[in-house]
Amino acid sequence: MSNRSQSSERTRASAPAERATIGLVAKTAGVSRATVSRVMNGNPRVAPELAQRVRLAAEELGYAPSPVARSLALGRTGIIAMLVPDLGNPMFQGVLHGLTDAAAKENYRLLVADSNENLHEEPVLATEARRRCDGLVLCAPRMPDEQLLELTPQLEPFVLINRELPETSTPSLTIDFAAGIRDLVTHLLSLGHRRLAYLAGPDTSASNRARVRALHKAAQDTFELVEVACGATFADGHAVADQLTDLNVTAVVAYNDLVAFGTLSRLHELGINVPSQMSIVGFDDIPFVRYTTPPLTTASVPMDQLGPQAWQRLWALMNGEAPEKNVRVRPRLEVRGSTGPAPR
Amino acid sequence: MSNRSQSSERTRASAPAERATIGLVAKTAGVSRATVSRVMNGNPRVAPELAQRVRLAAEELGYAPSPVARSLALGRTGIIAMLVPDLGNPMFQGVLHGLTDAAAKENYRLLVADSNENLHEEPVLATEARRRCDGLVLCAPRMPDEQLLELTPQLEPFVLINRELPETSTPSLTIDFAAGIRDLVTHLLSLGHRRLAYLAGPDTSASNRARVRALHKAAQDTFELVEVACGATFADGHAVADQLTDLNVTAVVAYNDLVAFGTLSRLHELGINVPSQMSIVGFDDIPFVRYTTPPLTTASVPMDQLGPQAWQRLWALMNGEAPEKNVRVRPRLEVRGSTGPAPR
DNA sequence: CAGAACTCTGAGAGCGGTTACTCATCTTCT
DNA sequence: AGAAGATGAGTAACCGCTCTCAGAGTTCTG
Repeated sequence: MSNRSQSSERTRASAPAERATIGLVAKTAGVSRATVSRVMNGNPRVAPELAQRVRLAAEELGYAPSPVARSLALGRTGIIAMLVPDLGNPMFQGVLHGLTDAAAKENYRLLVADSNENLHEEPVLATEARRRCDGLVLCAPRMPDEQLLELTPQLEPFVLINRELPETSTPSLTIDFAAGIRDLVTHLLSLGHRRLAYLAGPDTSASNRARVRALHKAAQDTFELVEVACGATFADGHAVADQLTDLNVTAVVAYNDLVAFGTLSRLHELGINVPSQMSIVGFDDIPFVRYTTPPLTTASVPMDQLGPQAWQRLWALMNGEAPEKNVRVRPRLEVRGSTGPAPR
Repeated sequence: MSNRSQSSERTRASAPAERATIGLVAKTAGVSRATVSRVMNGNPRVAPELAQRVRLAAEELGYAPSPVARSLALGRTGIIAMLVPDLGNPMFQGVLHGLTDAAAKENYRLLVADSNENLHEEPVLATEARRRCDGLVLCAPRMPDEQLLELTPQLEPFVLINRELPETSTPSLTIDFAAGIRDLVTHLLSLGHRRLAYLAGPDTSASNRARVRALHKAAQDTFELVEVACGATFADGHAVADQLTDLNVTAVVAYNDLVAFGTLSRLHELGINVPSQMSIVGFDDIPFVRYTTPPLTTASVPMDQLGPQAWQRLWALMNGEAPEKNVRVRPRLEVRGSTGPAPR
């Protein structure tokens, strides 16, 4: 009653077809709701003749069970969600894709929520998304540990991507940034570079900190390191390139591929040849950097592994099993055309 | 009862915290469930002292209302969904972003479903997504008209992006591909090009057909047109470029920016200079094509307008009002470095 | 042929909320 | 002081579906 009035008011002009409910189908077919439910769920212990009648009625009324009601009754939704900080970053597409496919095999669907890098909204968004489904894959590299820790009970079961949460058993899939950086640096050193610039990402970002740490460690009297504040986007990389000319460096390590690409573009505009005058490396190996001019040398993160891995763990959690242990994927050095011997 | 057994079985080992329900909060606070509900919804007609007690109990139990139950009772979810064929295409990011923001103003959240170009799954995915929320923004350029028409009753209220559906009143936001193509062609003609190749997109795609039509119409004894089957991705564009050398064309119109970018890359590898030996244009103006080498001349689609427009219409539909009339946004010619005078 | 063992189907109790109604209790006005 | 009006909280129905349980009808057994 309560809702009837509201819903009919709400749908005064729209909602051409008041949706059929299980009750209506039952009445139409002359059976009980239980039977309709059984038929709709493929329960085989229904007399074929009855089942047929129900199917007919359902068809005729255009009936389809309400997922919301179903979720409430079942206590599960058949959905998992993934929260990403920025859909614009192609990095996530690989994960999303893998996750969608892996989940699909178990008849789960994936919904994506994008926090648009809105730090403030992230906790709310995560909690809300989580409660509407059965599990969450969370990628929130900027959220402070304490906050995440506090949220943990509301988010479970969930899996972290790209960060770890100390003191908890939350499964997490991380990337070995340090190893990636080491490989890149080793590569550059072997080409004779001795003074490098690092185009730093957002300093709230855990992954940026990891890179910085690895760089400083590698630098240790092997080479000189100049850190330049930059950001995480094309535009950031593009804008920062002008500063590079004064730094007297021969190679640039960018926070990620997006930045590297922006920088590459600007260097080209400035008439600085890559790689003969300046080498540049990115990180991630997002899909199109193999097509840049020149193609970008980068640390290739096997994104396609992350999706299935995340699903496997989430699935375990949702079934009350112990998830496999955390993995830290190791990027593979992908040498392309943007790096070359240091100019004399 | 029914579920209790199932749910406790399911969560045997996980689910550390059985979620508090409204009933538990009510008992703890010594009030009725109705009162708890009122407090949680900020109903002011509750005695402050009682309200406080309820809030305390809720806090203590870590209670948060179940969105699923709430949705069922209210008959609305506070969510809209958008279905995209391929999240990997940056085209959609603009729409998504605008939609998220517009919806947020009315306290609605956006969830994204990605069909991964899986034509087969699309109808199911769309229907399912739709039924879990209050409205849908659908971008399914490849779905046949008949199928979409058939789905219409189940999807309402919804808004179409990038296509129209004849014979219905479904609001749709489209892009004037013909105008975009005309502008691009005019630009190329003014540079002296007389023999163009078109790198065709998927031929199931409505937008590809629109482009082809516009091209043929423009061609009319003004220039020669060679149509080459290609696709919609970087890789497609990259792969097709080798064929171009034999075609004796001086300019290339790509299905979209992704293809153009792939082609550009391959041409560079082949040592064919753009634009002095070959001009190339894309379509969409996705974020990074201004950073390619050379930057891509393209038809810039104002994606940021689509999100808010879509929301406005969806909102109207959801409230039983008549949505504003359809709009067809007109791309703006964005001349950059990838086009130049036709070589002699 | 009675009773056991099955099969089907329907009744009804949830799932976790919301809200129309009802009923005290407290004001306020005549 | 007594009646009408407010106000605040509780009761119970309902959202649409699932599932246990029990009863009716069948088929087997001995």
